Amino acid sequence: MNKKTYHHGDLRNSLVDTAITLLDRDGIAGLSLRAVAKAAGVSHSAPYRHFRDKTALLEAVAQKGYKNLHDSNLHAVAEHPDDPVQQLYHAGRSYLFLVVNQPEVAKLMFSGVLRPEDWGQALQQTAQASIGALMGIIENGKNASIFADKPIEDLTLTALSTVHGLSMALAAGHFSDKVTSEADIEQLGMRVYETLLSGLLKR
Amino acid sequence: MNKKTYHHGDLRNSLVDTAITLLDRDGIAGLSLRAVAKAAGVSHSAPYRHFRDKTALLEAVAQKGYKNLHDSNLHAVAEHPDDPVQQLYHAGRSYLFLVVNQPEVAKLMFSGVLRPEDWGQALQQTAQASIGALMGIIENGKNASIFADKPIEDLTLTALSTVHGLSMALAAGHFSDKVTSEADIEQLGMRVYETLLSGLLKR
DNA sequence: ACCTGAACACCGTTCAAGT
DNA sequence: ACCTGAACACCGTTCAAGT
Repeated sequence: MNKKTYHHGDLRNSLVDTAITLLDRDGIAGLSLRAVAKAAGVSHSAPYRHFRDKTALLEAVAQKGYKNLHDSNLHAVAEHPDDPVQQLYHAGRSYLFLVVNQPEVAKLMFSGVLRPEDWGQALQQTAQASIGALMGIIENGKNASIFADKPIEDLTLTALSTVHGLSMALAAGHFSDKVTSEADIEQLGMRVYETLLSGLLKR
Repeated sequence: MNKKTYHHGDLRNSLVDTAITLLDRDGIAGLSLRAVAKAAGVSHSAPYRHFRDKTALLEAVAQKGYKNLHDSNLHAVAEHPDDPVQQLYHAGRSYLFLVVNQPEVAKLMFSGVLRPEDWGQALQQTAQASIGALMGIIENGKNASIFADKPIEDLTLTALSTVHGLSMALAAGHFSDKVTSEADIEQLGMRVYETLLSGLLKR
């Protein structure tokens, strides 16, 4: 909480939080480990007591993001019991806003700057859990005969790709001309979700 | 072609090509301008005669990627006249394989490491053109009464998000457990495309 | 156990100087 | 007009030394 904590006790967490702040201000390209250390009030070599290298710190940031995402997914399910369509919408909505609110963290999580095959076990598990939650939602929908009669994998992959693609495109700033406010994003999300549900082809 | 060309004449293009090679070998994080210069056979300050800074070189790489993408889109349309469903499939397929074959270039194009609001005019135009081609395909489909009776923007955005999301997730290595061969990717693309066309909900 | 400061090899960028 | 090489301020990482 206060400066005393930084110098003994919780430097690890402090470094992660500082990294997130600097990341969302300067972007992934502008983030240096030395700057994080300085902002956290320690020497440039102090972080090496807590993280193997710069990548390990970035992985810790990504993991925090995945944990938030997973919590949101669980929340979406709990808030709308027995309504897979609403569950999926709110899970997607959380995803969208997480990505839009912390685009640099999102890039770290999804853009492969950190290569998934090199991820530590903790990160891999947390990431897998959030995908698992989405799959659970769709499974519910299939069991309730709401979703199409296709392999769960196909439905999940398509839903995931759409949400992911829309979010990343927004986070990367590709629609910054069309979208500015949070209300815009909400609207965009709803329209895309509806199109995803009913399909591109005439019904 | 040969070393003589490097030292006078076409250093600019040579640097772009060298950058692409090193990029796909070392990743965006491992690429240094000095290494590109060295690999191209010039001093580390020579690139500055042709590019304002490192970002400008990376933009040139991204632009080449967008041009390839746009060419693929045009090709997809030309090869399947009067068949928007096939046009869209092949456009998506090209997108998918471009991203999978040159994942690092793709990240440069789409992941927002270069922020679109800072892009030079040439890059912005080339990028816009490839989206325009996709929109044209869907417009064709609407006119032919094949696609759903929704705003073109909704259909385009949904299709684009799905293709983009699937491609980026693959490029980032998020499905490297499920997918290995090119045939796998082709299959995956077909299944997702079919789900996108018909929607998640029962018909 | 945790942190510091010097050191090393690297980087992006600039600029006087060479051809 | 195009390229070089020294120079500067920065970076990630290591390691002996301090508390």
